[in-house]
Amino acid sequence: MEESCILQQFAQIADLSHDEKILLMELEKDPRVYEQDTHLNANGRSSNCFFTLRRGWACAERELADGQRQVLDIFLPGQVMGLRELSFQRPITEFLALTEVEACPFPRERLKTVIDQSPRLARLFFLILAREQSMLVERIISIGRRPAANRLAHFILELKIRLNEPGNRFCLPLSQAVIGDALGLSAVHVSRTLKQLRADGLVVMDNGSACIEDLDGLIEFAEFNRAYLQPVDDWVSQG
Amino acid sequence: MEESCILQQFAQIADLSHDEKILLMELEKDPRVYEQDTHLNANGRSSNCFFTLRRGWACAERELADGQRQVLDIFLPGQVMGLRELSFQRPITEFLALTEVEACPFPRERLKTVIDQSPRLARLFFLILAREQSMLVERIISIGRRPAANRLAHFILELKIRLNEPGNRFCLPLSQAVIGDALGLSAVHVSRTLKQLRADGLVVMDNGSACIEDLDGLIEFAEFNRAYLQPVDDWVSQG
DNA sequence: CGTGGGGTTGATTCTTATCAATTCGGGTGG
DNA sequence: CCACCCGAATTGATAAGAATCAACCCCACG
Repeated sequence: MEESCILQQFAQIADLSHDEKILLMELEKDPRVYEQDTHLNANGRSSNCFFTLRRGWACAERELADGQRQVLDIFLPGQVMGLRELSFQRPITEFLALTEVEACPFPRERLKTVIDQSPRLARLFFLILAREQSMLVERIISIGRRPAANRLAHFILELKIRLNEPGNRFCLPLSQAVIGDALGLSAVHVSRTLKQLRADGLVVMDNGSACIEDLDGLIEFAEFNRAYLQPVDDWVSQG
Repeated sequence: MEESCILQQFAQIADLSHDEKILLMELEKDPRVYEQDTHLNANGRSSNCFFTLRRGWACAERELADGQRQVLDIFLPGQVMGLRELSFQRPITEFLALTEVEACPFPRERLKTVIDQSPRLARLFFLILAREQSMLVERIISIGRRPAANRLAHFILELKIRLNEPGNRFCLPLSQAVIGDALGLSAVHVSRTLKQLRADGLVVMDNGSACIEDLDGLIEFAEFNRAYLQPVDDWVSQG
């Protein structure tokens, strides 16, 4: 049962009962593989679906009429994609596979079932949505008020913390174009800004991975406060 | 019972049973008045609280170390403020009264009760959180990828739709400084950009109210799609 | 009558975008 | 094995958009 990816993720937040695990595993029983650079919700059929992400990186994005693009979320394995879309008939954003991806689409009725059958899981999903909101808020602050270098530093730190792996070096399979579209910058300016961060001895990024040279310096430079990523409280405690 | 402000708001989305109304009214039984330009969560005591907003306008904001500010949400009467903060011990953003405000603080345990006692209200709150997320997403797109004039047009349209009042003219008690801090612009540039929108015959703004001169033109100019504000679906239908 | 906050306008500077050319590295086919 | 190609990254030159600084107006308010 423990090979389930979202179960692992959820278990980090709350201890789950057997019944709760069963409910959650229902969300992850239709795994499919999507190759890099394809849209998960391209065909109309799955427009009414959420996805659980088992392997690989994905993002939510929106294309504007003039061809520009804004990347809204970066999804890591164990996350549920599309929760915010539950209220719309047709999706407002598209999901793009940033690497090869394994994901499980599930209909939104299933989430209804989960919420109705377990108040505690309802609260857990509420928490997840709130955490996603907090990430969006930090992005607004970054894009709205921070210069490119600080913005980039903040973005890299967020991913570093979310990945939750030891060590300075971590895998970061994002092209500079994707990073730019996430941060409201041009790809060219991302390149220049990374050069600057490198020169300042803060981070080095090269072909698909990042190495943080000075964590404390980077945190201070980015004005990064990890509190928004770590919901630790009694909201989903047992009982 | 119907004098309750959030009840009116929620009833627009779903038909509520008697018991559900009782549960919701629990959230609104401690009205307080906050004068303009004061923070609702200034004192540590209410840092663990949500608020229901009964009268006036408020916003959520974040101050940066260098004195800059980012405004994150604009709250209108009938909204619940602070939902996304439920997972943090101390608030990540502050609530500011933009006009004189009447609001009801309530402890987050009360929301837990609501969710645990009514799966349907749980889904309703989930919907509200998802809608808030959608607004944040549109802001990210605006700030990240749209030039100032289009950004401003989008912002004004969003408020126009959210206010849900007939007519072209509506009350908009926001200083240009607040608008700028919401859109990642300087107050000076907001002034210039409003002048441009006026010259183009799209919107006129003067002391506290806005008048939309060309709604269709504005919608096209802003690339505005109101779908994200109107969750119409079976998610919270009866039963 | 002063006073102060919000708004307007002009001049200048700074940040970032855009355009264009070049390099680098990985994959493909001959 | 090498020539080729392509996408991504880098670098330089220029332009556009918005910030900043400063002066001024307007009006509500004491």
